[in-house]
Amino acid sequence: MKVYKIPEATVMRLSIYSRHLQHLRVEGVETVSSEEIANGVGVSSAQVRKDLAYFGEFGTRGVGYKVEELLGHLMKILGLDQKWNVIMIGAGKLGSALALYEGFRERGFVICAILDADEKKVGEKLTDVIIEPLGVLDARVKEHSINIGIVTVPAVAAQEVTDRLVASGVKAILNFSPRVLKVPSGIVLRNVDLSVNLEVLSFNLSFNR
Amino acid sequence: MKVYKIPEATVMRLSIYSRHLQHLRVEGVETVSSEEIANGVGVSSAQVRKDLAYFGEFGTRGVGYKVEELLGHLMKILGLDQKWNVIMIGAGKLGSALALYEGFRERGFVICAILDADEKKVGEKLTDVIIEPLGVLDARVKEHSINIGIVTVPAVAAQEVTDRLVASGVKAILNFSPRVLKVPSGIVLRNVDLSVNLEVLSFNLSFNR
DNA sequence: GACTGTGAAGCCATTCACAGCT
DNA sequence: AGCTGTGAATGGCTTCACAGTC
Repeated sequence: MKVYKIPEATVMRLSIYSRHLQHLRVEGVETVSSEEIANGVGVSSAQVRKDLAYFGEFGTRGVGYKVEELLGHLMKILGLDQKWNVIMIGAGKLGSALALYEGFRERGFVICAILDADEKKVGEKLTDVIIEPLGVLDARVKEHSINIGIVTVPAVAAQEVTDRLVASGVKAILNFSPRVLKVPSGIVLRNVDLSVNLEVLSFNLSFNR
Repeated sequence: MKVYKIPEATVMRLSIYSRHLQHLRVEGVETVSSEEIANGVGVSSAQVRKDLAYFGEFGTRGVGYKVEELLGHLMKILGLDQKWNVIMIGAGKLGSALALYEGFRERGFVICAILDADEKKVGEKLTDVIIEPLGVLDARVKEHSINIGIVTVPAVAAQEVTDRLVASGVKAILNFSPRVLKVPSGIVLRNVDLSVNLEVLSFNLSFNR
């Protein structure tokens, strides 16, 4: 199977499969079928096999997949066989929380610089990182070879901050601000819009009932 | 156009359109075309018109849409013409931050109870809400007519907490824990997986370069 | 017998393109 | 002339179903 374009939905599921496999490994499971993975994460077994097929043949017919081995492949595919240095811009409520959140580090993402435009915040400490002013952006990106930026500034500042991240050489941006951002092609951008998610819920509760 | 099943992607975009319209309103814009909305939020104009068409005819041919009016329709559709009381389970790093985050309240979601299993956290205050033990779940849900729950507990506790939310009568759940949850049909569930989003970035940075 | 890997079919969302209004 | 609303065409993801392998 030769494919050059991988559906984004597939990538997201691979991430979920990989975490489920970690869970299975902790429980001492050594071999798993696509059906079992599927049940564990709430998709169809055909979906699991199709997703994996984009990247190779990892299983054994009649048997299934070796948990340890498949997990290794997935971590490699997702780029999690290395650590990623991350810079965060915006140390407000959301930014501070995300900086303190252990989930990122557990998967190899190390927040090694946190910047904020607010002078009152500069100097404060989150985990072991001191909040610094925006001026040091270029320096920190170079110093830590940072590829990934997380934007948690208010909507009005989001585009400007993004432009500065791109200018400093950051290649991928995770945007938590409720604003649609423009980035040059070649820069990877993802938006996590917390309100949108709640609103999908309220829509479903309101509509058709 | 008679449709009973609305694509989830459409609902998410409606939420984004509505925020863009709020933005336009603040800027004093009175009329807007599908093309202008499209440029503002990064989709095609056909997409905008198709999304709106699921719910009615809101524009004027040759002219466009009245910002104020369309915004009103969208807020109604999304269920944002009312306030929603929300209960949050888990007052760890992420939970506390989300509770403090103003973005939810701005869109009408009021976190009016925060519970945590950890006795050490009980009694602490986040905004004006005091963290309480899990035992008061049923009481709070009834008391505030809560329909929506936010789960920010560690993965191991997520399913149990979800079951309790469902049992207490909550109809929609926003899950921030990195675990796939099972809920009875009829319960609306959405997952916001923060790590998955970062991993889509690392995948894109690693794969094919 | 069990389970993977995969072409084909089915389904759903997006884009096209134009008729219909203003 | 300009822009919406929408059936038809397209494209892409998911499911089906089964050949291939252990």
